[in-house]
Amino acid sequence: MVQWPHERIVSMSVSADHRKEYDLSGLRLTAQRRAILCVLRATTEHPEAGWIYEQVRKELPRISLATVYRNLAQLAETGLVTELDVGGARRWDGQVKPHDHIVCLRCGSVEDLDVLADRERLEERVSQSSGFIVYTHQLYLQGLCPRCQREEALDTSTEA
Amino acid sequence: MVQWPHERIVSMSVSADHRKEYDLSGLRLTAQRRAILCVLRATTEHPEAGWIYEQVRKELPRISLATVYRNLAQLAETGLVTELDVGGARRWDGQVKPHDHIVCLRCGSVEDLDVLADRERLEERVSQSSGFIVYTHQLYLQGLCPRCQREEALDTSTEA
DNA sequence: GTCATTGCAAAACATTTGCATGCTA
DNA sequence: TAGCATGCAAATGTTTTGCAATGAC
Repeated sequence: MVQWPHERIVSMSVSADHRKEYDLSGLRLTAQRRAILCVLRATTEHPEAGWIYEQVRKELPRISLATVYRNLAQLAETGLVTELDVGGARRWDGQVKPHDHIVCLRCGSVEDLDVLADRERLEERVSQSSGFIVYTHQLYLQGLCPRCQREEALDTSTEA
Repeated sequence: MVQWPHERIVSMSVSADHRKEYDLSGLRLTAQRRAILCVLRATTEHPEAGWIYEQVRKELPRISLATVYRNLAQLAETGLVTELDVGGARRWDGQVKPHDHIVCLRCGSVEDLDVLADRERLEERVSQSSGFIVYTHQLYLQGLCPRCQREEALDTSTEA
C-alpha cells in the first residue's frame, strides 16, 4: 500500500499545501503526477511503469497507463526521477541524488550502491577526452543477490 | 558493406579454417553465427539487432531476425559479445574487453571509453559491501556528441 | 480562457516462442 | 545419427501516439 505523506487523496483536486511539497518546476500539479511521484518516492523497488500504474490505480482507479508513461518521461526530463536501463523493461528511481546500482541477474532485483568517488571529476575527465558535453552517468553492476545465492545452493544440492 | 576477414562466404557451409578463427566454446559453428559475429566485430557502431540483421542479410538473404536474436543472446552468454542497455532498443558490442560507453542523447550514437581504473577492485569492493556475487559491471555516460553540439548551435542561431 | 494534461483505443516497436525442417559435429 | 540450429509465423510485452474531453493556473 502506498503511503501518502499527510492525507489521503479524495478527489482529483490538489490542495495548496501540496504545491510546496512537490516542486514540479513548471509542470502542472495534477493528482496523477503527484501520485506517481509519491509512489516512486515511497519505494526502494526501482519499479517498472506497470507496477507504478498498479499502485497509483489504488488511489486513482481511472488513471491510464499512457499517463504513467508520459509523466515518467516528463519527470525524468525535469530531473525529478531517474530512468534506469538495466535490461528488460525500463525501471524508475525516485531518488535523484547520483548513486549506483547493482542488478541481480537471477531475480532482477535492483539495489542502490554508492561506489564512485568523485563523480564530477569523472565527468569532467570524459568531457575533455571525448569532446562530449557530459550531462550525467550511471554505473551498473550485475551479479547474484544474497537470497539467490542461497536458492542456487539449494537447487544444486537437491539436483544431486 | 561488411568486410569478411579472408574470403566471401559462398555457400552455407563453413571451412575448417573458420573453426580456428571463431572459437565458439561449445556453440556449433553455423554460417549465420559466424556472419553475425563477423558483422559485430567489423563495426564500431554498437548496433541494434535489426541493423545486424540487415547487414548479415546481404550475405545470407534467408536468415531470419529470430536467428539473429537467438544468436546474440547465446553469444553474450558465452562471453563472445556484450549486451548494451543504453535506453531504447538493446545494442550489441563485438568488443568484450571491459570498457565504458558514452551515449549521445540527441542522436543516439555510442562511443567507447576507458574511464574506470581498477575494475577488479571495484567489483571486489561492491561484492564485500553488498553481499552480491559480482559478475560484471558497466559505466554509461550520457551527453551531447561534438557533431550534435555543432548542430544545436546552428539550430539556435537559425531560430533567432 | 488557454493550453497543458488526461483517458481511451489503436498503433508501433522490440523481442520471444512453437514447430517442422535442416545441418553440424 | 542425435540434437543443436534455423526459418517462418504468430504471440508477447512494452511503449508511444492521435484525439476529443477535462482541468490547472
